[in-house]
Amino acid sequence: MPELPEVEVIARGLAASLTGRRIQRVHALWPTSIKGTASFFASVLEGATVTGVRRRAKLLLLELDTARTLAVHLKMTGRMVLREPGAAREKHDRVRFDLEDGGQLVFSDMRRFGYLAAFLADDLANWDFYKNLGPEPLEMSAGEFVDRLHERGARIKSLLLDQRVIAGIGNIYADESLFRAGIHPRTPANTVSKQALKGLFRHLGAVLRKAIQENGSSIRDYRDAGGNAGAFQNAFQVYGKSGKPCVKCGQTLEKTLVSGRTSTYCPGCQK
DNA sequence: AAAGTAGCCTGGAAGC
DNA sequence: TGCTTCCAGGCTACTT
Repeated sequence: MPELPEVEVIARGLAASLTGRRIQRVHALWPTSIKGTASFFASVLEGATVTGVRRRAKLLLLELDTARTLAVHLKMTGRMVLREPGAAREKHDRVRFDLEDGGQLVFSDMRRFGYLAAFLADDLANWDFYKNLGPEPLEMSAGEFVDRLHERGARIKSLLLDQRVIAGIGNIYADESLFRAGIHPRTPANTVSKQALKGLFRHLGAVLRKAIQENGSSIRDYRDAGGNAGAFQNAFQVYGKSGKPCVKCGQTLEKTLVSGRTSTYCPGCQK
């Protein structure tokens, strides 16, 4: 379940290993993993050279020469992996890129929630999903964060998960930052003091930065571009720990549903 | 404006 | 053992 830190780690890895390499041929092994037609996709990408790789929200963006972009959403189980020349096709491979130097870049996705989309020139900026993304939590100010939340009547966790409000946060980092800030996930945002919102912003940034430093979190499927697991899952304080004692007060952690997502929290520390 | 739900998917775990 | 059910969860679409 790659969220901001995991996608960031993957982007950095791919930037190092893929920049300067040229895509020779595209194989749409599972065409529905591609947005739009497979022929358009191939026509945009074949012959393109990777000039850089970056992240926006949970999107992986491979920047190509002559203003082309490959956007990848990994969703739950997607991976972008580099393989040696001649490597055999694996069960969940969905799209394969044969590189001019013989290597392979493969999009693998067991559950097929993820997708790839190719864009020409300004089309990326005009894509509704992209256009509507909120600011990056690691690039915005505390004041901006407070402004975007403090008048909203929705539950604080729903807003953290809403990519139009803030980009890149998923269930793990929402729960972990709310716990660290001592805020119950169901709290309406407009009932949280500005001071407490600032605290949440600080904890959110700290958790995200730490997770990037630890190579992300590996629950089930996440692997970085080199196939390595992350380590931040060892630092979880609430995510997946319902029934266990709170690290701060010892009370038993509970779970509840907030906007359809399982949310783990401490009834003692998060009022 | 906010919340609820179904749908998209597979496989591992838990329950019977 | 073998079956069924549940759960994970980002995002869209639709209804209340």
